[in-house]
Amino acid sequence: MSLLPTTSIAEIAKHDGQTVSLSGWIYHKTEKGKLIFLMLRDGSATIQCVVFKKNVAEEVFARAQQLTQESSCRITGAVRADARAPSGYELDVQDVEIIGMAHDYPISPKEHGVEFLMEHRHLWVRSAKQHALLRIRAEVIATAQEWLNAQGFIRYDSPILTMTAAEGSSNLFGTDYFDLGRAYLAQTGQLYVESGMMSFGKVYCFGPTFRAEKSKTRRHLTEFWMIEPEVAFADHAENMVLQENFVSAIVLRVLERRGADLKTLERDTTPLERVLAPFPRISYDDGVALVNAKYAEVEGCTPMVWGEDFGAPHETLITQQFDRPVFVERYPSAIKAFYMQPDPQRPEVALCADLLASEGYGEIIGGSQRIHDADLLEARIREHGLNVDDYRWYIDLRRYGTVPHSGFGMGIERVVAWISGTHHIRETIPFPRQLYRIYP
RNA sequence: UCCCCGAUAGCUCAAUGGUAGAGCAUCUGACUGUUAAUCAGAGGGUUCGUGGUUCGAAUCCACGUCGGGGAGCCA
Repeated sequence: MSLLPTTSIAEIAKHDGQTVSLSGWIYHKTEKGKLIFLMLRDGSATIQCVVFKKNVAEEVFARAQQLTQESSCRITGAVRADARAPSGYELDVQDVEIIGMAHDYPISPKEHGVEFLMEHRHLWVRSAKQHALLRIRAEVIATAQEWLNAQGFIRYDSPILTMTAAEGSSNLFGTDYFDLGRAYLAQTGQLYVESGMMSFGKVYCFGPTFRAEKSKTRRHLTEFWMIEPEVAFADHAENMVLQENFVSAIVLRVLERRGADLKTLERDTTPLERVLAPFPRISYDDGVALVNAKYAEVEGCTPMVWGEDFGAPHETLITQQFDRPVFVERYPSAIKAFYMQPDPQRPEVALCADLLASEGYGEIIGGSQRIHDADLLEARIREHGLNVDDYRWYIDLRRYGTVPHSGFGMGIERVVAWISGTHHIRETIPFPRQLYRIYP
């Protein structure tokens, strides 16, 4: 006999009055003498199942008694609306079939510490909040791709094993690659996406990226997922318009479809409802001036001189001035990647922008117009102390029908953390990879 | 890499240099409306490791291990 359920618990209302079979896991059990309450979870939702001793066979009641937290089972009963049930519906149980018993499930409904939960991440994902969070992640990823596809973008995947450091400065994870020497895990797919842009016009890559930096904060992972669109003929200003439309579409979709999950997470959605394009823009220069005028208002914030990058407290101060995400544009070229197009009016700054999320979640997008002149690009590669031969193919893109173009990279986990109101980025991915954690 | 903090029962934590404790979880019993049920009872300890100070160390000191928070760097 099939173990497949008659219906998912999420659709239980459609079966009011009918007898159904549900398959899932016991989320919680309360025994009250001749009455047992089983909370059954099937991944779509949970439902209270009520077992009355006088209504079922003796062995059925005995099996219900035997069930423990997270044991898997198939429960058959009649669906009925009941105000006393947490979801409004409950199952009047007729039969219980045990599929797999769970003994001493480690995660109880009580509180646990971070270390313990991370050590049991493979089980923690069954908990209500983690479940809601990962559903939101899936919605963000699906929407991001659907939106870009609808705009005429082609998904164009970049390699994960690469020969060189794309942006030079960061530390990379390395591995031996047969007789060809060292290979490195990609820290961005951008350079490769630029080749696709010249082929398809509008492309994006989406996949994991790797940074071996010893960052140890709530905003960092060593392995994170990034979506990187790239558009031919688009300039810096048009790039920002694309970004704000993209981000507001994602937020809107999560509000529309994952309201229940946001509620589970106790997320205040009013700041999210304000995330509508256009987003404010502030220049790097004005950002520095703002910091120097108001640094005393933020704890740990210090004055800065032109040419330095913003620290976490500086970003917080800037985002506090606005009610939605804010672009900080035209940073000094010296602190940005080699491939960014200089501002023709002010060559010391780059045509780039970081998008800072509100409520202190920090940078969620980094983007720029790219250098489209082969000679300038080659000069920049040399200035950064990089090996020109490694970038021959990348420079080639500018030798054969070059066009101005722009693109950006959006960090999925930071976006999910921001939208869901999650303090630490480690909960926004099933298995976070961190400086001091690779298990499980 | 730097600064700060922590490690005691399965979990979350208490114990002011003087007999190792509680709540939850587990097990046993009672209960026909529980929502983290309640009530009664039971079992459960290399106090992270090594060394030191002391009549006596979970407690003080040194080193180590593991972890947490933050900085820098970034998405």
